[in-house]
Amino acid sequence: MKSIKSQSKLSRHVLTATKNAESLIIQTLDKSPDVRTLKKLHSRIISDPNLHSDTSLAIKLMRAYAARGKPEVTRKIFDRISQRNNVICNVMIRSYVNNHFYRDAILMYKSMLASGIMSDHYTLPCVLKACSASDDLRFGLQIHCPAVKKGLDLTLFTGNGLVAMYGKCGNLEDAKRVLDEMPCRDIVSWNSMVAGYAQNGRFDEALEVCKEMESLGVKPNPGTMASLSPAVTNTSKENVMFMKKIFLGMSKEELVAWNVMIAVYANNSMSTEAVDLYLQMETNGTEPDAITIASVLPACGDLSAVSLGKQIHEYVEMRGLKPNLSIENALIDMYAKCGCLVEARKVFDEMQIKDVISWTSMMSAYGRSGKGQEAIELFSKMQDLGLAPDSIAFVSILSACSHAGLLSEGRNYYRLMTEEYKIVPRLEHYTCMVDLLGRAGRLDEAYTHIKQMPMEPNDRVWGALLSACHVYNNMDIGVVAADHLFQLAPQQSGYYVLLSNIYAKAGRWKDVTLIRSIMKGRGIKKIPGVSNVELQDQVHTFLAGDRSHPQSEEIYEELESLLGKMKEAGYVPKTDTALHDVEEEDKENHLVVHSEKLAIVFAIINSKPGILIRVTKNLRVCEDCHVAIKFISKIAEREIIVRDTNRYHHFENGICSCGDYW
DNA sequence: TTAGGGTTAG
Repeated sequence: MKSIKSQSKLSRHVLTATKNAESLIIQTLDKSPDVRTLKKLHSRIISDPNLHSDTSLAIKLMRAYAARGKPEVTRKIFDRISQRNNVICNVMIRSYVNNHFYRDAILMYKSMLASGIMSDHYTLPCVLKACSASDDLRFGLQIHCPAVKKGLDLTLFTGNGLVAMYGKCGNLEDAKRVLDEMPCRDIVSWNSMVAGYAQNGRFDEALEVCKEMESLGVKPNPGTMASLSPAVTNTSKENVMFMKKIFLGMSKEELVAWNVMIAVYANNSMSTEAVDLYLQMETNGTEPDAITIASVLPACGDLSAVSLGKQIHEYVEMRGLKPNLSIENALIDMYAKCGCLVEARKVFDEMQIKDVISWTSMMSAYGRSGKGQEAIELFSKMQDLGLAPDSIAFVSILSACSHAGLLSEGRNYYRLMTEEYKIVPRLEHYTCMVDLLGRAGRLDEAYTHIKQMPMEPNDRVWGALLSACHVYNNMDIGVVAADHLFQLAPQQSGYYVLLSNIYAKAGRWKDVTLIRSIMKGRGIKKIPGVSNVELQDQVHTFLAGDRSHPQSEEIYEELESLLGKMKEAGYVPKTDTALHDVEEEDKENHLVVHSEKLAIVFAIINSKPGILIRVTKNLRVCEDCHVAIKFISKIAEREIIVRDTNRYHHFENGICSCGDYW
């Protein structure tokens, strides 16, 4: 009797000890521990038979491993559980889905049914997610039937899953039918429908759904904005404004709302707005995350906002957001667009994992700076590593060759692409080839290349030909190219200016006047040249002939004195590129005040000797400015980087990185 | 009888 009593006392004691250990483990597991901690807990559980047989503990452990990206460990735990039920299977399926192992999720579901375990209202939403994520409409349809039989299609979560699955797979009518028949819906139901239309590029219908839900008193949330966003790239101003309206009506605590709105701006060439909103977000105290960063960096690059770009880079390091492919690729691109090749290369070299996009970004960084050889080296290294170049990688290497005048190399890459990699050339590749041949002076060949295109050439293709005609003073082909351009892009003033310059060089002033009257008749204005220069985090803007700057007088005085020194050193203004039909001296005056010259002189006055000057221009640098800046770089002893609409010129000690080839 | 759930942004 006595011994039985003490035995039960002992077992009670063991029981409470186990209970305590269990609750401690559960507490830790609920805090999403890292893999090391998880392994410790795991072995502790295995070593204790009482804990080991506890399925609810096993489930928590399974989820924790899956949350740390280890579904294979989750699976091992699952396999060791002998008494399986639907909950355990559901957790396993979910672990796969959360880690993008959709096929495994579906297989798991099948084997669950095969072993006689019933699916329930927890199983189906999850399997439906696996179907929609892997675009598996066939299996999705197979799930719909049993769902109907059990009446689950009318429940909230399964209904939402069905709407999302049909929407993602492009069966929008079925998605709408399910949504309409659902007896109770929530914001996720509506958002799923919105996402379906948006993912299939049907913005108007997505908007209709937004209006319908609003009329039923359901207010859009950040998820609605996120759902809409696939349809809001390169879209109309109205659509962007619609997004802005939703955004303004939303709580500013929501990170997703900020992220989507920034991305919408960035994806619609509204870089200034994207950057402004990012700064507002900072002021608002909302912490940016990896997605914010990946959206705002391209906008920084677009605006050549290096100092903001650098600040964001520092933030990335501080928050430990690296390694992250999207962010690192975006950093390379941002630095490249700002002309900071060294910084771009540093990010590139420090990457632990690089994909084709990383290599392509770095190659085009070199390409735009005229460093064709460096781009070629990277291309070979990428191939050596077994990474197959894709269509865009070829665009990048072809344009690098063209910017560096590497004609035969470019031809070889074109052959490699079409013959070995069997990549069908797209418009972009044709543009590159026409550009490559044209810059090398092979105008007839370039023209023949266009005539052989299997698709209709666009304005960029003809534009490449026209600018080559401009460089090589070829009026015959130039007129043909211009004819097409006036049809394809009648509002683009640049093409009229190019043709008119071709005429001007040939002294055909009557034709110049004719072009000008055509432009006038069509209401086309020449885009004024604008240059930006960054000084102490502030961007200063100059127009051609600008006298509005507070330091204007000083700038013009300095320019005058610089011009004297330049002429002494042998500078002769290249007046033949000026569009105007005026006397020589007047033409010279026109050229002197091109915006990039003003911006550079301003930077010289206001920065310490030796500081690098970075200018961004909205048009191509003209020949005269190019010569002049070479002289300035030597006389003022400054490195000057000028970014124009399609490349970089890095001037140093009287030489430009483009080797006068652009 | 307690475990487990849906949409979405680069």
